[in-house]
Amino acid sequence: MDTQTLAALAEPNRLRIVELLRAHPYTVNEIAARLGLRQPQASKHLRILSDSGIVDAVAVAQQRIYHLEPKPFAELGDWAGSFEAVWNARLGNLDSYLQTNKTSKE
Amino acid sequence: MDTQTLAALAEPNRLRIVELLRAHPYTVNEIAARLGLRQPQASKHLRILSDSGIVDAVAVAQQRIYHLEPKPFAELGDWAGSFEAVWNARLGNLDSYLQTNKTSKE
DNA sequence: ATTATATATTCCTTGACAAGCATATTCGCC
DNA sequence: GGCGAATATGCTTGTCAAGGAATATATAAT
Repeated sequence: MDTQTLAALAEPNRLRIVELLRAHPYTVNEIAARLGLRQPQASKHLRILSDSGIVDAVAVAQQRIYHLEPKPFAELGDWAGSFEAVWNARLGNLDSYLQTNKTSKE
Repeated sequence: MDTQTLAALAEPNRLRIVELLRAHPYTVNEIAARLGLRQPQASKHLRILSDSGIVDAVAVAQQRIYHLEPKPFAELGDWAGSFEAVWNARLGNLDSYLQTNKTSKE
């Protein structure tokens, strides 16, 4: 997992943008209006989301219609899902860990 | 999705801690040593991971053995997975969006 | 009790980042 | 070509978070 994607999503207003775009694509002004942001901040947040591949834009006239990109979400889902294996592999693993390190100090 | 979890994971060293703990639980000093961190920063990062529920500790003597907690990863996975529905629902949705807003200005 | 070990907390400094505001850029339209 | 609408960028400022070093707390051992 890369921290860039996580950092992009970790900012509250950006996360709100993502949740908004889940409905369907929106222009910058619409996003700004709906979320109560000023246009420049909306653009800046979209820039960051765009840089991390979470979002992309289609230009129509002088408007830019932003939409979500599947890949980052798939990667995030895969990564989070990969931890399922951890819980399975570790039933009473703490005990074995304690056992192992009780004598040896490696 | 809450930004606290995302922010906790967005920090590089904390993400490294998470990846390390995937193998099995570790004490603070072990984490610090393996990742080349100083003990205080390790403790601080673990505090933040702990506050967001990503990690928890079992006290054994004066050691604290940290391990991953399933819930945040499950939530993250569910959230990321919930976007699958978006791609399905939106085949050529951009077109319909353009169509809709071509005349109406709401 | 004293000392040693493991971990947590505090204070300080510094760097990153978001908001606010002004301005630049891009493109359609007349 | 100039004008207006939509979007992007630059600059400044305030805030917050991370690293460093010292220190506090807890627990064990002697």
